[in-house]
Amino acid sequence: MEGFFQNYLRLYRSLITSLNELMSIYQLSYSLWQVIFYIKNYGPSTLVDISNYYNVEKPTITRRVHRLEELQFVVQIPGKDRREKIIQLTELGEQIYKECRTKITNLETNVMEGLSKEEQIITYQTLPKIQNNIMKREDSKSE
Amino acid sequence: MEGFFQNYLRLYRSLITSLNELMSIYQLSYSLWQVIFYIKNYGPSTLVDISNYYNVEKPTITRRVHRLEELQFVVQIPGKDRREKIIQLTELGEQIYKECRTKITNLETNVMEGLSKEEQIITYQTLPKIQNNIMKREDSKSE
DNA sequence: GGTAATAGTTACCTTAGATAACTATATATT
DNA sequence: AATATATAGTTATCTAAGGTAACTATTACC
Repeated sequence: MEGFFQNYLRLYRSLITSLNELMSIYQLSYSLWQVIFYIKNYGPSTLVDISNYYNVEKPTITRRVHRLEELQFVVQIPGKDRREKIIQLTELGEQIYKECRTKITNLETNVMEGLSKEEQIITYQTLPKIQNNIMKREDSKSE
Repeated sequence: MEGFFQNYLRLYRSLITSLNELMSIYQLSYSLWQVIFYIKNYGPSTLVDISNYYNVEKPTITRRVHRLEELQFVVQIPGKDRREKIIQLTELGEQIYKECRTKITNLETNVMEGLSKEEQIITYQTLPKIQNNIMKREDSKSE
């Protein structure tokens, strides 16, 4: 699959630009959206959960969460393990999620135009598999 | 295809990290590699060509090219249009391309493990189609 | 009960990219 | 031909996003 990474990376800027534009009215960027998305889909979580999921360092997520707190889209409540803080969506956060979700799903649909259902599904399923393979490689390296 | 962008974006950090690590011995990063890759595959080109291809602003490419000149992987020669500078690979650049190409192709193969040939090909072909759709949207907006 | 590990934070640094304003050349308009 | 407009590329300055290292507080492990 020579050239796959190129095809993947070439898309990046275009996509980020479109997404950021779409969400700018909510003062969100794709990076903040990732946090909201994670919490919505995996339930209230810790910073470390999110950091692992996206393969991003902890301080990066700290910053994203603080920004989301300022915007009042999330709150942090102490976990039973007193080191942990559980991040969860506020009412406002839920609402913003729904609004953004609709817009993003629209964009996703537009962007898939001209692709067969099969192509869409396979691509959708393939990306996480690739992700897993990369994660496995990284794990095996640090052992 | 709700959630497609998430699947796409989640991969990003893992992939960039792996690629940068792989190329660090050549003092390259994925962003410099993109320029080398473009020139190798589309022939000697201008800054604007590259900038359009990756949907990135001109000054960003100016910097990448200057860095590659320092590393002596590319040279710029005046075009017949005297505004243009044609960027092309040096001997050293060609050599580095080959070495990196091998390593990256290896990584690409590893990362595709467990995926059928069909899944690989479809995903490979789908990404540029999505890219086209996004570009079309952006064009139609600015009209 | 003392040592390891884990969750989260802070301060500081790097990378990558954007915008605006500019120069120099080329193209189009009249 | 003279002027206006467009294009290629650069420079300076700013912002977004993320990383590293060092730290605190708490928990888990022997």
